[in-house]
Amino acid sequence: MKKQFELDKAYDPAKYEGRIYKQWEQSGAFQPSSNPKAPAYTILMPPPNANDDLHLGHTLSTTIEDILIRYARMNGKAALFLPGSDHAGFETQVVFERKLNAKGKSRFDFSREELYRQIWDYVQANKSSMEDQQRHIGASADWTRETFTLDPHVIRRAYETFQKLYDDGLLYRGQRIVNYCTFHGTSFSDLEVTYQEDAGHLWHLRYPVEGSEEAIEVATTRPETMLGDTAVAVHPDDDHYQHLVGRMVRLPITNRLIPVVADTAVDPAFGTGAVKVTPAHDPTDFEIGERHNLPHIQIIGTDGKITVEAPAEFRGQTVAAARAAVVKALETADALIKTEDYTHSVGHCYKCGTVIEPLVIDQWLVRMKPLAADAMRAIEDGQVRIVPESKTRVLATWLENIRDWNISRQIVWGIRIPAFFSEDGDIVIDIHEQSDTLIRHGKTYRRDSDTFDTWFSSGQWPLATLKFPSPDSQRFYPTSVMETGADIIFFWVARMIMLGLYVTGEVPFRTVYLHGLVLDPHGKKMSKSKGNVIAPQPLIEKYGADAMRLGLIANRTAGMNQGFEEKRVEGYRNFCNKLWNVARFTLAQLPDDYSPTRPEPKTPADAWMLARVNDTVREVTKAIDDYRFSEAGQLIYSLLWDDFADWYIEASKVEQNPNILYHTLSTILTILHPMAPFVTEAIWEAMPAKDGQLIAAPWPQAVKPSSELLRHAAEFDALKAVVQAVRTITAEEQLAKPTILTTDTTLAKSSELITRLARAAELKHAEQGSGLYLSTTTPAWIAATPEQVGARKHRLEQQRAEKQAYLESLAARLANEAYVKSAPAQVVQDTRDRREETLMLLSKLNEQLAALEH
RNA sequence: GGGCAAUUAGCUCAGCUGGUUAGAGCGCACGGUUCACAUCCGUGAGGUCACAGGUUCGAGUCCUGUAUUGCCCACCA
Repeated sequence: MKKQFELDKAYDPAKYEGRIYKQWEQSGAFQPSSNPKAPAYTILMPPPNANDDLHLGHTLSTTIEDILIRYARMNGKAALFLPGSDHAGFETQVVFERKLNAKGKSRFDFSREELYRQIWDYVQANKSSMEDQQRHIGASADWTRETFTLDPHVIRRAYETFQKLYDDGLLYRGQRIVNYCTFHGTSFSDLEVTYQEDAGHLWHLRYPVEGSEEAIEVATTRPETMLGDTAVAVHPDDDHYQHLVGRMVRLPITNRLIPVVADTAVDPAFGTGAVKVTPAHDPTDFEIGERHNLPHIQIIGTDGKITVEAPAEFRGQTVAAARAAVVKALETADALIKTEDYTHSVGHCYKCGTVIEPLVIDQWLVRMKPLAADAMRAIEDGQVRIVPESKTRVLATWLENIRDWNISRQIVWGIRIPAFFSEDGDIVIDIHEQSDTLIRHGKTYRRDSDTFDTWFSSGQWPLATLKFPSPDSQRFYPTSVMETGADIIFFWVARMIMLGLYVTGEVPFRTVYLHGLVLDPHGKKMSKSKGNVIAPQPLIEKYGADAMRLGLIANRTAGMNQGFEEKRVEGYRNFCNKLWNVARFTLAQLPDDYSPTRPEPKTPADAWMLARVNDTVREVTKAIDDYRFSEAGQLIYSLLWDDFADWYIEASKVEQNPNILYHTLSTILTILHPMAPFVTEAIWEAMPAKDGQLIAAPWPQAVKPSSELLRHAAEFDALKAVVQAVRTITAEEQLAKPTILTTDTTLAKSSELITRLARAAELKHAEQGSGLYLSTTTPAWIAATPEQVGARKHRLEQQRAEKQAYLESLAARLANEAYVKSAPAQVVQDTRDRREETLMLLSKLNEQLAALEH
């Protein structure tokens, strides 16, 4: 009885993917092997923000991670792919507030607890849909270890590191100027501010020098800040102002007296060479203020309005209104010299675009220099390898110029900072206290209302997910590969390295693989505001997860941004279907009670197929080891389609060898599995004599092929070329004059197979051949007209003559060396390994030449 | 202002340490009702590898310079 194959005519992904994923998960295949001898291989999923659907970037990221994990698993590693999701502090609060606004509410309508609870519920709902999407892609992640960035152990990790930084003196409470968004009501790190060129004005102001007829002219783009000026600064070497340093000027409008100070931060060549100094509202001025002990007068509040520190007439006004009012007042006071148009770069909130207000607030800051120094050493020592390598330098440069890190955020959604303040300014860190107040030594302390910058906790992701210190961290830390977007190298990768080293003394991962952005089809960055975001889910439904995975990694290299092409996904859908049909054919050929045995090549085609499979296994293995996924995919594509389907299966229609068919299909399924897990597993199930799941099958090993096999295989290469050549001959006159020019005897031996192949292709005149020429210098046969053959021969002879002339000239210099005399002849005779031979000879000649010259 | 990357076929891109005639997918042209597959089969056209020098027996690949594009960082009173 013929075995029944229930494979449909075309592969329908929807019919298999859900069931197969469930089957993998339930079988425990996603959990790392408990075999203590299996070396650990770990990838932590960069936790996607739990506030939105996944986009193509996530799909790419998860695909690459999953390829590496499946590959490692098949290579016998204890492979752990640990998934998670990110509460994404500020980002999520912004998304949520937008939803509130849509309902006509705002965050101020709720208490802190209520707001937190609502965001929590929203995130939980989103989180589970996001996990489903990761499953649809085929992520072979260990969901039993899934981590959310607000899990208790993640919070504990952040707290313990906070405490350690505090104890080590690396954390300080700083009156520091920070980037403040008055719309979102929080401060930002430098990385979260985007600068853009804005058209503005430059106002020239006159500050009269006290007790003199002189006045100093200063220029500013922000005249309203003059209300908070506490000095005028000039360069110490600037001759124009030497005599004024140390004197006082009278600030217009407020009539306060402020000093003239000398500071190198001033560029004497810019404008008048004198600047007004507002320490409370400008980063540079703040630093000048520190150096000269200038007071801070905060005239702009966190609400973006003028404070009580300013004269009464301006209080409560917005910055924009105050600017106009101050300019008017200056004019009245005859302190405005002139106004000119001026375009300059202004910091904006990366989220809402509001102009960033530099404000002095109490924040927690981390001293980064010592942490960065250790990280730099680790990178220099090669403890962390970055793919692509070029990003290593980018990272090192950033670390060199690192600035202290403001980790306080004035938002609700996040991890509360475990610091407590008393009325009189005492600080207590207590990472165990749950409540908002604390009593110590009879004093009452109130908890810091701020939360951590989300990167402070996610910067400890490797420690948090593996619950350092724990058996898991013992086994899986340092992790193997950190795969993430090139755009968050500073935000995340750098901080993980620094914090990982700081807490454990070891780098958190051995390799960083950075992928580029997935751009839209026109090469533009995808963004919600532009409305050019492509959702992965509909594409997965249309083409299948495997096609999606293959289509995304194809044509892509590490660190490079690249456009998304749906056509490519479609192409890989076709590829999956091709595989499916190759499997249908193969399985239909196998005898009823087939059980595979060692594949023995009987024909040149068999030998060739075995050699091709073996070569491809070796090349694919190397490509994945080198993180060249696109190339690995292309190699398998070509093996399946160009070699197996187009040649071997065609030849099989004449004469077949079930073992070779089976072996080839089985190997292709195995090496393709990391990239296209579903279709390969689905076919694997239909294969006779396969017990376990493909996900747990071992990775094939390439062997060194015997010379016997290679010679045998080369015959088929020649045959292929003949058939191909014959196919091209369609013109009647070419068929009328049949000749085969050949210098290769293998062809004659194999004429029988040529005839059979040709017949399979219904090329009845093939046995006569026609206008063919076999080059002895290359394995390629070419069909050509006599003119083309002639031209070709001429070219080859020229090339040979050139090479020979060179070698003869070399040899002539070594005329008395016997070996060298015979060398040129050898070179031209050997046509197969010309390159190796030539190189070898050249190096020998060079050695001898060097020896003679001494 | 500083740094990084890119420039290869009509389009999107590969091309690892320099080495036979520079590749793929898509698109295009021509021809196919081959019983695994029209999500298919066969054939073909199309490239002075941005430009100019240099190193080498040999350069898409290494070096120098130029041009164009993109990204990142810093500063701007």
